[in-house]
Amino acid sequence: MASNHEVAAIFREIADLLEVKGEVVYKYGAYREAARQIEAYATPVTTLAAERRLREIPRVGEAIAAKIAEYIKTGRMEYLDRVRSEVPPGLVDLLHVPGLGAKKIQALHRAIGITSLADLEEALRAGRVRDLPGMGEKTESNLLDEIGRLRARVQRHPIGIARPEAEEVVDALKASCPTVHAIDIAGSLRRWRDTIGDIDIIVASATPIDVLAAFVVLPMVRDVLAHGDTKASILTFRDLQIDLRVVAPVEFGAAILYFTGSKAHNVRLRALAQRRGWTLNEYALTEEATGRVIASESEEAIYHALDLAWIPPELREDLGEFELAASGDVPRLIEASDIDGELHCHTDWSDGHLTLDATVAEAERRGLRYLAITDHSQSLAMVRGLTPERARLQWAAIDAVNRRGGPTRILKGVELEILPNGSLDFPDDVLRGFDLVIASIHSGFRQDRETMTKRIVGALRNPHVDVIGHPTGRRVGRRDPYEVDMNAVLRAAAETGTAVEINANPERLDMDDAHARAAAALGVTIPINTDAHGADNFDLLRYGVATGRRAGLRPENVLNTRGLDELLSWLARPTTPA
DNA sequence: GCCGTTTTCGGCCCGACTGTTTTCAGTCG
Ligand SMILES: Nc1nc2c(ncn2[C@H]2C[C@H](O)[C@@H](COP(=O)(O)OP(=O)(O)OP(=O)(O)O)O2)c(=O)[nH]1
Ligand SMILES: [Mg+2]
Ligand SMILES: [Mg+2]
Ligand SMILES: [Zn+2]
Repeated sequence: MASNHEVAAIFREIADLLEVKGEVVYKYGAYREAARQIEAYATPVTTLAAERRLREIPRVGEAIAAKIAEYIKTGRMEYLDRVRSEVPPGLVDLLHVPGLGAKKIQALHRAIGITSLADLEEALRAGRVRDLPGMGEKTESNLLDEIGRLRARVQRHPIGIARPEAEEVVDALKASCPTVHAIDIAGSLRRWRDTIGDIDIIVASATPIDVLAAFVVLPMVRDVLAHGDTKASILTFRDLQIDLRVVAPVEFGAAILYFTGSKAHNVRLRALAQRRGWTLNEYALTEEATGRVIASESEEAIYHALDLAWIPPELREDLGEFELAASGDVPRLIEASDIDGELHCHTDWSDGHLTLDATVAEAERRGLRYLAITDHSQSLAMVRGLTPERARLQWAAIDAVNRRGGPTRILKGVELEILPNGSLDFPDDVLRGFDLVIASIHSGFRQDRETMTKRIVGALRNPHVDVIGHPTGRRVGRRDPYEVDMNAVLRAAAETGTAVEINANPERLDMDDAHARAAAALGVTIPINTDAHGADNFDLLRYGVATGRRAGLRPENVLNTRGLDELLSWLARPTTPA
């Protein structure tokens, strides 16, 4: 069945082919933008097609809607086949070489018959590229360097890798350059996307040249890719690209707005300015006729001048935020300080690093009002999952802790295996003894979509199951989600009142932003869980909160924003067996 | 190819860096 993801991939391929073919940017840009909107659209294209509603997806017009309908009906898209046949298959790969765009690729193809990366490398080594107009020896050596780097380079980095590195760079630059007036992380990191193409940092300074000079000699710099008067790009030893942009302090608002993006968000914002006879760039919002600066020092002033509410960075993807900001309906998004307790963690009773007491101490130190201890269950034998007998021993230990009357109430929880055959790892009479049951999948990932969906839906229909843990099993940048119909899972969860977590570990972030948004729209309650296995892991909360913000979640959508009493009454809620 | 608070046709965001160029095209942010 044609998924939105699959259809989006086709239009991205068409966009690449058209770009290489020499089509105008507005045409291949239209396919690329349509692909992005289709991928993000909550309703499946199959549903939309059946109801002739495809064109309600932004950037999907008559032509693209017809192509989607054709693909759903026949499993083929004639236009894709045609453009594929018009472009040598290896040519599109050249788009991934930094420094190569449509014009140069066409020149290489027409003039010296290049049709692949291998062709290009050979021509570069033979010095046959320098003869082309607009290219010289420097172009050749740069391209050879880039091709070399291409092999080793990871395409996108998990946020859990990029965020700490970015924070180190910010500190290092502040320390090494006293004229840094303001500094912030921008780009996809400020928007908290789950993967990061590069690190973008914005600085305000009266002496940009000095800041850039200090930047390109920081200890983490392996290569300097570009170095001008207002910006520079470097490659770190850990293979991350960092772009630094420096502006005057008075321009900081316009600059961080620009550098935070997304590109699509910027383009829409600038088009809005344009329509009023203004122009927006990274320096200011300006009246075109007079050159009068309307706003530049803060993001808020620029949004307000355009009759928009300030938009949180996490929402700046041109996926509906402009409509909210224009009507004053930007939600009050969940914040880390709204979180009252933790509902998913492990101790050394299974695969956690801390004892129960040390885990409790950490929770108390962090001011949590409650903490659910959710060690693994017996079938996860590798990590000494709890048998019913050991669970009862742990309950006694927890009772003892609670009798001390500390500030953090400890709940008896479990992360319960959903076994490959769909049954649960404990019988109901054992489950009854827990305060909180998270049901998760850690085995049998390769089942087909229908089996997997039934397996999860079956688990959440058990009245003792309170939460579904990391429901898609994905590992950011490492493992795709298993096959599962999340729409069906979320509908069932909404029906039974079962919660579905956002696992905050940056290697998981599962649910992701899009699933969490769909869950909230259905009224599903969402805990944001660190799944801590050690003391530091409680810090991972910020990644989960950011994912919730990207999903547009308000505090009331999130289970662990509730106070202890409210949480306890939720746990005691009447549940309806299926 | 998409779209409409001037338009159903004519625009579609705006600027920095590099290399090759003698005035700027191409690429990228
Ligand atoms: N106005 C405008 N701004 C752009 C354009 N391309 C990029 N930007 C801005 C918005 C981006 O968020 C910001 C940083 O660019 P990046 O290429 O690093 O993109 P971003 O960080 O959003 O995503 P990434 O994870 O790095 O792929 O620069 C553009 O074509 N026009
Ligand atoms: Mg970036
Ligand atoms: Mg960048
Ligand atoms: Zn788990």
